[in-house]
Amino acid sequence: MSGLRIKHVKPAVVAEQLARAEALCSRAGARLTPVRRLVLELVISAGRPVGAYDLLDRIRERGQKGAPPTVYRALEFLQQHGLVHRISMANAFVACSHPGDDHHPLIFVCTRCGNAVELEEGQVSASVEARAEAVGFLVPGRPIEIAGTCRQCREVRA
Amino acid sequence: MSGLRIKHVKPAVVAEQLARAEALCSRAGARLTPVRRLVLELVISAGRPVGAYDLLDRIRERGQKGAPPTVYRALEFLQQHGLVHRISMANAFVACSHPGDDHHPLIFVCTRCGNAVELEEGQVSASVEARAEAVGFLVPGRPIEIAGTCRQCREVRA
DNA sequence: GTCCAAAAAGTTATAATATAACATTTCGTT
DNA sequence: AACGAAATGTTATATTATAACTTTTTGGAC
Repeated sequence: MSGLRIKHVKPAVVAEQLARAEALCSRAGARLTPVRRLVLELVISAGRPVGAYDLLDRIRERGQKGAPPTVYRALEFLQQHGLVHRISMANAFVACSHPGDDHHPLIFVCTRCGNAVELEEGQVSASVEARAEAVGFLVPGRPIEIAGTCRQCREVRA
Repeated sequence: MSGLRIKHVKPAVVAEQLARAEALCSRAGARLTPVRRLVLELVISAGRPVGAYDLLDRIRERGQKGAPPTVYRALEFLQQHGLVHRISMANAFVACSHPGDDHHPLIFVCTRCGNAVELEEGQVSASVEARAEAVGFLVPGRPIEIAGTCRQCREVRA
């Protein structure tokens, strides 16, 4: 899970997303503390799903202390506040692209390069919920992960 | 991940599913060797998602030798032949309920009890594929995992 | 301001999941 | 029987995640 190509996310974009996160947390009465903010910044900057231990490395590169619980706790907080999604298929975490919206995200994950694209979604969730009901399940608005291959990876192989 | 309530799957049902698996493998020219068959039997018997190390324990309970690779290799084979699904959300494996059908399964996973229900599906997959195409993704017919709560767990809490 | 309780973060250790790498055995074919 | 390929055995280790406990920080009561 090392050696990720970092998609260079522009500092201005990162700053904007962080500001948005600050606002959301503030409104929710949640504390976006320095560690949490740092982890969020790193996830946003990555521009793609990153593993917890990659984040830990980056924290240390910045001269900050850190241990696994540091990262996992921050990630848990960020997930609870809808700022980060966990992609269980990849044991990785990615910044939510529509934080604050009460949404039903669909996350396409490329099984070759690991990149992910998040889509705000209604149609799929609606039919999923209908099917769920039929078997007695109640589904919260959690992100749905879809494995696939992105165009770029398909073209490279072709 | 220990202390699972084993859903008592009837021996006759297990035998039937194993026979079906034999037939499928035979037709595909794949070898359902003793280890693979044993692992499949254990997964089927569990009647619910089980972890690799749980399977390993059960193998040993039967007096067979085994190490993690034994189980993971068998599971990989079984997945490739559509006999078992991996539920990444739970780091667990479950027997496919419609093996052989070229299908697009939807797997509802209860986040409280860990049970799962698999649904043969067309509607959802179709809309997922449409959305995928829009962002350049090509999705194979892989199972889609949906987190939720089953009726029983909801009633217990209520 | 100071004291307190609660929340967060630090710290150490370890659990749980998964794979790498290489040796050995088994299987089907010749 | 002899060979090569596939499968399995074996040992070690990588990777991901959490438990348990201590210390620090924070926000509010007084």
